[in-house]
Amino acid sequence: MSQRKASGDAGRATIRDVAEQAGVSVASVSRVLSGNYPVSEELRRRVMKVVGDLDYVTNAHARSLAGGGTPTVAILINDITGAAFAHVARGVEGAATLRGWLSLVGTTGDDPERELALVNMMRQQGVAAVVLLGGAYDYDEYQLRMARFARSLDAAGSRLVLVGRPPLEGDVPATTVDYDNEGGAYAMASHLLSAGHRKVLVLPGHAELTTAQGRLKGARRAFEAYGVPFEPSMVRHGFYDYEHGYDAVQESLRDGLDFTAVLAGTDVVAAGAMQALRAAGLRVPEDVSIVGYDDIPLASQLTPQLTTVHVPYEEMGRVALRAVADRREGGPGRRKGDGDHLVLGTHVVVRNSVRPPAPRV
Amino acid sequence: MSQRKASGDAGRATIRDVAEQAGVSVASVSRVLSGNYPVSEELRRRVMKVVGDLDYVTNAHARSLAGGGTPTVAILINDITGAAFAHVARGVEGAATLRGWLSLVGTTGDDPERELALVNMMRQQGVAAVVLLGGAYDYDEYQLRMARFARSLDAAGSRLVLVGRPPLEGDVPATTVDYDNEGGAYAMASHLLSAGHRKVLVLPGHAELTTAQGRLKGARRAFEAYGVPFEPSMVRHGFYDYEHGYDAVQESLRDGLDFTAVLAGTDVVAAGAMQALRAAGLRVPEDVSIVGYDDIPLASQLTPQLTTVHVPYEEMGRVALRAVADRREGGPGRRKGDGDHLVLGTHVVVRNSVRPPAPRV
DNA sequence: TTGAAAGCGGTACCAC
DNA sequence: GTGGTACCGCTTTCAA
Repeated sequence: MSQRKASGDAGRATIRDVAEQAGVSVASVSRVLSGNYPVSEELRRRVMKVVGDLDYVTNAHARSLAGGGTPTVAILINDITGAAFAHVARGVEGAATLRGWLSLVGTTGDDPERELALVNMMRQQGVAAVVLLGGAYDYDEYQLRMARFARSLDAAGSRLVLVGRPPLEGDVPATTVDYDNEGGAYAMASHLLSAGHRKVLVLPGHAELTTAQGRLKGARRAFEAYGVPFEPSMVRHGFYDYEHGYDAVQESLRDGLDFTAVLAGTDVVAAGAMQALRAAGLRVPEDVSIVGYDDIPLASQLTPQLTTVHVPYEEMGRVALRAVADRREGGPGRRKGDGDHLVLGTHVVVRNSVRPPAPRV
Repeated sequence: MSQRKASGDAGRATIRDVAEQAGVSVASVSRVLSGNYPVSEELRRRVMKVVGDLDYVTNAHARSLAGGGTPTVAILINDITGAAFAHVARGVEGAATLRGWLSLVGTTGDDPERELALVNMMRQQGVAAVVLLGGAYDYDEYQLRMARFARSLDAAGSRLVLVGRPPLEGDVPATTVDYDNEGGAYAMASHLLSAGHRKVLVLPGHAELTTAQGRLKGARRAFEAYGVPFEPSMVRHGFYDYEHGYDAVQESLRDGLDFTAVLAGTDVVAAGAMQALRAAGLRVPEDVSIVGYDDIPLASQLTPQLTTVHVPYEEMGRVALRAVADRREGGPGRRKGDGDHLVLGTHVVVRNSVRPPAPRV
């Protein structure tokens, strides 16, 4: 019996096993496998034969320790079941795969502790980039926290990428991929206003959430542009979920609020709102118009199909990955700050959930 | 100038940097950090201080090479944007995180090539388990392919886990976490039949897909139990997506098919069917009843809310992870084959999309 | 309790 | 073109 594991033994075969069985040196095996070095056809054949027989794959850990290694991108997300973020993740993952990169996914569940733990875990993995997805709560410490992440990652040769939230202030080593959130809201609200709506219930989302802030701001600007007073009493904050949409409409109705349209912060909120309207015997869009935001598949699957703001989520994911990949390739001509803040456009998708308000009787 | 990087230099700090700056040996640093070995309070303090100053994290690759290392589970999925699978992924990820495991996610896009590449990539990473999510296409080579994956992974000390598909035949080293697919379909169809429906349009999904096969089989059994003839002409196959639901209903209507209910293969298909019915001026459930399968959030967000079969997706994910974790802990008392095939229950969730058929005029 | 040193599985530089 | 070998950063005996 040999001291080292014989073929068929437990544990993975190593490059040494392959070398031995092929009667060549480990260096040669390495060369054949990396393919970035000239080797004789004969040697290649011999090695590949054994690789096949042993079903050998190189140890990624050893490889990255020694220098090489597959770049990996980590995607950190609050909740993996969110449709919008799922699309960003798909964009990142797709682009990563295309380049032979690997992707890790971690969910934070809105817990700062877990977020920190995950960032550190990713740092341990030596990932090329950490992508943080989704709007952020704009607390005071937020900027500091992110700046710390950014520097920490940067020091380890990694890159922090913020997707779907505003860029960090000051000279922080991070990349931001954003979309025209406020502009989309402005356009969406304008659409409603130009259809003649004047009394609209606004459900922008949580007041502390950056995305909600932007959407609210855009809406307000549109109202100003149309010379329509913006009633604070017509604004209801809450989570970006179905329940919030439902509850907000139900309560507004109960409170006797007078509105002919609902401007929802997300498509899911719009879905909830729609359900509540129906439950109250109101028709959409005959009695009340509704618009959403995000343009996730749900929007076109509702009845009536939802008029909403299209956000290029998947594209954002791809762009984010391309940004870090490019910077990593680090071609000449890159200057500090180049492509550190990318913002994609949004646009209104008109479907069937808006009608001019019914004439007042 | 020292030869090694001074603090603040590029690249991550290493355990040696920490040791040096703390004036202790690397072994001591390692001990302090792993915490699984007695060290003096003084030493711990010194080390932790420097760790903080340098913002040091251990190199996960080096660690796993040397023996330790965080167990990692890889989740391979067709399309990350599918709601059902997202829930499984969440279950796996959550349970993994709970145990300090890491999770990798890869998407195959239904491409066997990519699937193979990913499995190998995960093997390189030395993952503890590879979880394959979702129904599979039941081609001839499928069993062989999976068996090969299973053995390959097994030889590398990893485990193949199949979630949401039938177990592999023969003595293959894999774990399967399944749900009572056929039973759910049986119950769902029975619900329709007992409400008086006799002419039902069945949209089970792709004929080659294992989940579709099970659902169709369950439905057929229910029809037999009720002594109702099962008309092949009332079955339309297709993808598990909204479009298929829409098109199938639209075509059936156009073909003059006579039905009072739709038994959809998934909630998403049901949503499409519902939309098509409406577009044709039919009311749900007054004119036509509809039921789905999966019980994803969409089901309760549709109007009317969808009666459907609840599948414990998230639970399946948790169970899958627990299964591999347990086997890894490998307590005594485990016997070969123990817990290699787990099947969870399903049940009908009654909501508002079913009514007895309208009396024939 | 702490330190020295032998690996873990590859890569890549240096000879031949 | 191919082989020998010094690392990569960490864990874990083995001694002291």
